[in-house]
Amino acid sequence: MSDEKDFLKTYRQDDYPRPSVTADIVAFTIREEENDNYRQNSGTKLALLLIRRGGHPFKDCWALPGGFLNPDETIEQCALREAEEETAVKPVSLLSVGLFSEPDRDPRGWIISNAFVSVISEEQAQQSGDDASDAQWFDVDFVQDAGGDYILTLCYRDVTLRAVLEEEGSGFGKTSFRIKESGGLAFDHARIIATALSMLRSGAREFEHIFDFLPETFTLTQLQKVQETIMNISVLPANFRRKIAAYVEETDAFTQGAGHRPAKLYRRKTVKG
Amino acid sequence: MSDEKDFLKTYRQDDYPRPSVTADIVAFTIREEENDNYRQNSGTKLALLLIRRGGHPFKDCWALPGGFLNPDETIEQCALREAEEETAVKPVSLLSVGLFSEPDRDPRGWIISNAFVSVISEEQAQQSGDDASDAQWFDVDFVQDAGGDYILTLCYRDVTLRAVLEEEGSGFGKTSFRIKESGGLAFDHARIIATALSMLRSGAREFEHIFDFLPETFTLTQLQKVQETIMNISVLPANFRRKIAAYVEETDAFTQGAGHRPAKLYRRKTVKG
DNA sequence: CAAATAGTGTCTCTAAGACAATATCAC
DNA sequence: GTGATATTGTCTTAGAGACACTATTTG
Repeated sequence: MSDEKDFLKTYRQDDYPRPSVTADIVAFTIREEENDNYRQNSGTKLALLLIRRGGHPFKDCWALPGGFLNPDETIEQCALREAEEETAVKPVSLLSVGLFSEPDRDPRGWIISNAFVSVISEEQAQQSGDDASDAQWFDVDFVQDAGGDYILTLCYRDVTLRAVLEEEGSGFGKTSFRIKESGGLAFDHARIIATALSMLRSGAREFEHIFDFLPETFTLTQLQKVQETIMNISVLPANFRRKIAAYVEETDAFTQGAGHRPAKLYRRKTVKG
Repeated sequence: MSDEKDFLKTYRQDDYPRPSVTADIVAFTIREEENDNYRQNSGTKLALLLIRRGGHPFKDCWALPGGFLNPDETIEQCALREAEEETAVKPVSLLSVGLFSEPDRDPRGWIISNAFVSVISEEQAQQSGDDASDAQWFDVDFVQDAGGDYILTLCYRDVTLRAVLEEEGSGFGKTSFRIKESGGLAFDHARIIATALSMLRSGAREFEHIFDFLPETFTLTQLQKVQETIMNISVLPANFRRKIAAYVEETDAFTQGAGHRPAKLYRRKTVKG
């Protein structure tokens, strides 16, 4: 086997051109809307974390958090590290969206990026994105217009980013998009966000990831609103409860202090039957 | 904007360590088994293309085809190029499995790889993997044993590779695995193949990718066998026909010369209702 | 006719969607 | 009681699975 040792000693990795590799984080959370009637439950919105770029390129544009892959970590560990750095919280889940590798996607040079969907629970999300910071949660709206194009609208205070995308292909529950207008988002991030949303939605249909948006215990109405918010649909409570029953188990606790009938708290059932 | 130009001029990509990036191809096809009764239809088997490594590392081991990403192409283009080089045919479909990035996955150094599932139709597959070549189609068997481990068995002539894997997690229709025994496969390719199989199976349930294994026109029995072979299940013809009806359309042609009733040939319906 | 596959009809059971009805809290 | 949400019951319909039956070819 000294053959192999010899080979490895003389092998020069620098013979091949190499790109820089980054992990970008598409961090989602669910937020409650403001509400003047304290007895009425609030609506919920899907929100996405963006960071205002302080330096070139795309200075002052909004971009996904992310960072470079180190030689001693996997891309998943890199994503986790970056997610924790940027949001100051440990994401509940981290799921790969795919590798984005257009040679000219980054004006700094050959930089390819693997994107990850990260789900942050509402309680944790409040710790990040304060007013002073350049990291902010944007309300998300993603719909198909009459012409078949997809419109991604991201909104924070008086800032509105509106990107237009075209479906490019789909498979394995993932839809790919081509950017028609990036709407002020940096790099190809509009495309990454759209793809991430398509995967989040397709997973939510079978109750994947929806638990990650909520704390340990939750009411079934909360859980239903998470699914409805992500998928932009509405379902009847009776039917949702039947379908979700196999995935949750009761606790002894109830909600308190709402101006109406208390709801039983549930917990995710670990083994699904 | 000369600000930005200045920045880009002084930006040095070499400040960050960079990995080599490759695309690996998990190329599947469907093959007919030999059969002595010419009137009886043959069974079908799922097969996977492997290449015997001529050089170090993992000399003489079997590995997935693949190659390095060039600076002027996307990872998808790289995968397509490599797939065409290795199989001598244009794959019908090419779907990303994910990025495999364990720092020590390749003894040559820091080399990460994005894997792709590539589906080759039977007619095209016959052009590659001849006896003289180091590229060969292996019969695939992938089952869960009593202990919950997954056994991947790859078989070509007298060569049998048997890998043992453990489920590591799942999401977005993709299951991840950890290698317990690599069974003679090079690098972490056992893990890549297992993940690719899990995605292929989960997609085949809703008739994704099953058309890619067949020529332009096909009988419904052929199509059914493709799904059964991929998913390792069996379904009743009547039920399969009902479900697939929305995805196919009739042609005027029939099969000929079989020792039994001819079957109508169908074609994939482009727009699904 | 026999062997073999192609293709259809229909019964049952389950699950999804719609909708109505009842329960329970804060005020 | 009123307003609001929580929770359950059940009717209807669509689809999956099982099974029996008919049709068509070659030898």
